[in-house]
Amino acid sequence: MPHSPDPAVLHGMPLFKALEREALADVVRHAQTRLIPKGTRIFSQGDEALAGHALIDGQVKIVQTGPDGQQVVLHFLGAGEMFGTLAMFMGGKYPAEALAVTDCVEIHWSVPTMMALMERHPRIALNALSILGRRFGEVQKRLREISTERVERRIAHALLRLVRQAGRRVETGVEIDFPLSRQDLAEMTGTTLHTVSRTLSAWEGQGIVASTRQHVVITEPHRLVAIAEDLPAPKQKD
Amino acid sequence: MPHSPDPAVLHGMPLFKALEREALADVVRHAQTRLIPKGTRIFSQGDEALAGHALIDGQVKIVQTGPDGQQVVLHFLGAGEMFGTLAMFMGGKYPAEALAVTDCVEIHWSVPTMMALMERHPRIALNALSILGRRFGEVQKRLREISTERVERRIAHALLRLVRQAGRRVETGVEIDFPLSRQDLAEMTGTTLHTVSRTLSAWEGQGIVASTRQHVVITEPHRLVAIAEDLPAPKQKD
DNA sequence: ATGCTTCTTTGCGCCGGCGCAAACCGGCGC
DNA sequence: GCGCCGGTTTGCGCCGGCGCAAAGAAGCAT
Repeated sequence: MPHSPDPAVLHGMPLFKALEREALADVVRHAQTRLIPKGTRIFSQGDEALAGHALIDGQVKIVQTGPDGQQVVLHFLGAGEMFGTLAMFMGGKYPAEALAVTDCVEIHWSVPTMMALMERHPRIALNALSILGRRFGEVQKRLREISTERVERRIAHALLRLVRQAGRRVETGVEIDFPLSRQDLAEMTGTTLHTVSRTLSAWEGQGIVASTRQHVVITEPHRLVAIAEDLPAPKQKD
Repeated sequence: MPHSPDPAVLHGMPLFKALEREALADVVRHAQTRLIPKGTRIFSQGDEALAGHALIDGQVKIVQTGPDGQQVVLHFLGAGEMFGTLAMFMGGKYPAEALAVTDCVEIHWSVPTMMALMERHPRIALNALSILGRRFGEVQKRLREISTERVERRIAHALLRLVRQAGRRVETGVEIDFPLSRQDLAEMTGTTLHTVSRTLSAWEGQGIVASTRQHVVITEPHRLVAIAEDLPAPKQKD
């Protein structure tokens, strides 16, 4: 059954950064914990937004679906990140759906609770603005990328972004630490799984990446960066 | 020289909605007004973010430039809207540049001032979240559009968006109420001015729009909606 | 008017990337 | 083991839209 989470966990989260002990206790008191098995849809696009969510453990992907069923992967997120929080400011409906790609632990607050918390502790609202602002900038950057860059570079960017978010060092390079299909990559970069597959195959032939089903390891990150940034000489060492 | 603006103007702005008289006075006391001639660059991408801005009158476009000079028009905004506000939450640098497309009147606050205001009046922070949330949703929607839809539909969407923001009824239809070049449209939709030109010409031939240089009138909005939404039958009447 | 600049239109050729379709591969249940 | 299913690869043909280039128009300045 749901119970209050450890305050220490919250304190590490950007949303609750720099809160006094007392405020933090207030936040904890109103939180609800939930275990979410892999594959669960945490919420659906268009649902009435019920709460702000914070991921304690696991990974979640945020997918938006268009009128004709075309999907776009908007975001992958990991432990410590918030999601669905902005929905309560956007007409009260989730603008996308959240899927647990691994087993997850999340805490959430009801909308009125969160609102009240923010009124009581302005710091939280400011933190939220800070987070949202950063995310906003990222989305804008992606918008520029997708409207001005070719597919290959977009895929490179997407992979690098994922590495930054969920990269884990392994002996052969950096691995993206959750199931990631060609289709997912296609939906993040506005292309098709065919093209993604072809591109990865090409890179694999050049020893830049190594991929199996749902799984990608970047063996030569610097060369991927070179592709993403369109550098002339893919240096061997830096 | 700069002076304090009329409180009534502020009260109509989403950021200061539902503020008590006293709080509003506080806000006004710290605001600075500025006149900006058409064509001025209000701030540049990468500049240290100095202030939150609010447009009292005129129109502004927000443009992001990529490493190789490729540009994207992120937003057009009109009287009553805020801009550059999120920059202070994004590492303190403007993520894009703001250009006055008409003569403008703006008010602004320094970053510390605005921060202090938000601490003192949480309502402002909540309003900011609300605005930012809405904008965020729009950008996400645009991201989906641009990655899944073909050029023609993207242009249609862009025009409709502009009509919503700056549409003015005229006898022949709805006019977009500021200078808008083919190049601008191209940069909003991730295509080239050539393609935009061709598309508009085609629509002009069908009597859907009428355009001159820097100026577009939509004569048959419903048919444009039909294109944007990919409806089968472009009904003549609804 | 006369030119100059800026924006726009249009033709033409090419190519990146999509769409379809078929084969392949690895894992899982039976 | 065997077959099935979901993910992946690859070939092939086509086409939307880009790029180049050149020629209009519409303002603006002199």
